[in-house]
Amino acid sequence: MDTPPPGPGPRVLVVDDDRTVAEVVTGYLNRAGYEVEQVEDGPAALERAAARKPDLVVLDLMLPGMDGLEVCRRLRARGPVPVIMLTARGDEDDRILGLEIGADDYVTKPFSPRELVLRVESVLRRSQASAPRPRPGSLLRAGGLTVDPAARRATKNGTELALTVREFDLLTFFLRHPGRAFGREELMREVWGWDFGDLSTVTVHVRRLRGKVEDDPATPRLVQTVWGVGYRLDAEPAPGSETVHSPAPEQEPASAPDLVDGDVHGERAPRP
Amino acid sequence: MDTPPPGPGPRVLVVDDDRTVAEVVTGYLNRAGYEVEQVEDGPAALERAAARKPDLVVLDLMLPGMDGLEVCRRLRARGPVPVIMLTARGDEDDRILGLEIGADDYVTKPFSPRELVLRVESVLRRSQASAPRPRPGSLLRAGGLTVDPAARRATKNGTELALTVREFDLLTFFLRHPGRAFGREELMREVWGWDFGDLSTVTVHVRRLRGKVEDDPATPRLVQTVWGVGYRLDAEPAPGSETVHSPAPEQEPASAPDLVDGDVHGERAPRP
DNA sequence: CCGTCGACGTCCGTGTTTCGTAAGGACCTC
DNA sequence: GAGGTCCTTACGAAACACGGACGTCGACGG
Repeated sequence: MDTPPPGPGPRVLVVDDDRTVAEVVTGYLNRAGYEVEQVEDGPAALERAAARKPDLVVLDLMLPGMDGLEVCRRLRARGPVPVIMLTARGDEDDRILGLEIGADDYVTKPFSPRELVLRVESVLRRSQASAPRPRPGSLLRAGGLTVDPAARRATKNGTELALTVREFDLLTFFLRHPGRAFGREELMREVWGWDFGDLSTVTVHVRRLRGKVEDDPATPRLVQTVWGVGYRLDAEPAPGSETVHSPAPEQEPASAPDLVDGDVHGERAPRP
Repeated sequence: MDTPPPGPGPRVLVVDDDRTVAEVVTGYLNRAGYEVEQVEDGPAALERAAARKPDLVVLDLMLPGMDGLEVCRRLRARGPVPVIMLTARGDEDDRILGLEIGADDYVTKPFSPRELVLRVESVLRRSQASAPRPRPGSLLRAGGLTVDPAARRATKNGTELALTVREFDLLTFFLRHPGRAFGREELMREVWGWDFGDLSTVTVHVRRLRGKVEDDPATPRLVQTVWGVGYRLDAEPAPGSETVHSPAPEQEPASAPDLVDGDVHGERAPRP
């Protein structure tokens, strides 16, 4: 794919039959730290690009002989090289074609060389830094799970999970507070936003979540049941402790940022 | 914006210390229906321009006293007035600088007065056509889609799409935030600019957009429905296809490249 | 001036998905 | 073993997304 340019800097291939324009552009790009090669027609461009793959091509649309569009097409056919088109202003048809073929940007003549440099930098940045990647955002992960709250996506070992709204919110909440135990009341308050309600709702949703998240829902390893208290997300499989259900004393609630005093003592009796 | 009325005609300020050149140019421009003023040096040009703002300036690069470039710079500092530079052939450096400063066009001496008139007309035409900003486009793309916000054009796999205003704005917004889920409320706020309103409006427009953008609108691949939440543009096929532990080093790339205008969403109607 | 057309916002009917609750059984703790 | 807690299943109701259709408004052309 991208060959990290060794010494000089990214290679830019400038294709323009107008000597003046080519010189100007080359000068600016050189000063901006690029290694510039300069050709005057399509065939030469293709040849040059084949000989030494450039990191970016600045391509005039109007070329003698082979059309700039054709050149672009052929360049693209070989590999995903970024292309910036130089077009005459008002040549809307050409602009359209430029878009179609897949130029990454275009600049209309006459143009400011400085602007061109900016665009080169911009295109180069976005094409090599994160070309196919839109934006990961802040991800939550634990176990084999990955949750992207912004995209509202969740994956388990790389495969996407089809979670419902409640399931997703529940899982996200757990991932935001791993290792801590939460009572059903607390979960209902934090995830559902209710101060009352049938607590079995929480139970059912935890089960449904387990069904999609756990390898073996019968013996959960991520969403643990804390007997008499509620649930807890175990991010890492506790090493050493082999006991399945360890009634070990719960860790200090200490001072969690959010639901500090949420400890439920008395009134957790659904009353059967 | 407003078409220069035929009466007085657009005002052109000609700045050249060479009397002969100035006269010739003035003559031609006059005959072409322009109202021409003529000065011989930089300070006079600035003064004249300040007194009565010209629609265009024809500026010689080589001026006694103040450099033509400096004049251009100062003119530009006051407002977006179109400038055509007169340069000596071979004055490549000057040409470079001229373009850099932001001349809209240039003509090399010796030149045909008729050509100059043509260029004046051309520049004038396009400067009043796209008065606010002749900014070139920065392209957005994802999937087989390409959107040029500046030109307000969109293509799908090379064929141009006939999108309405709303559809275009909606698509553009999605492309600017790929991979993120947005609720209808949010979309209504961001794309429509409303804080209230029937949310089904969003639904309907998403459907219409899909009808034009998706290969199979019944099973969308680009504009995904996030149940109970809203919609999301999926640029990539979806993670977790093959590679399980891909070397994906998730990071935080800045979203806005640089030249891309903020999040100004087109020209929005005031609201009926 | 009127008729046509396109864009837009709204409304309705329908099929599907999701949610909350109930009820019975299994399990844990004491 | 008893009592309480948790799991599982099932089901009706509500929420939701979607497609179709309608009425309005403005632009355009006759």
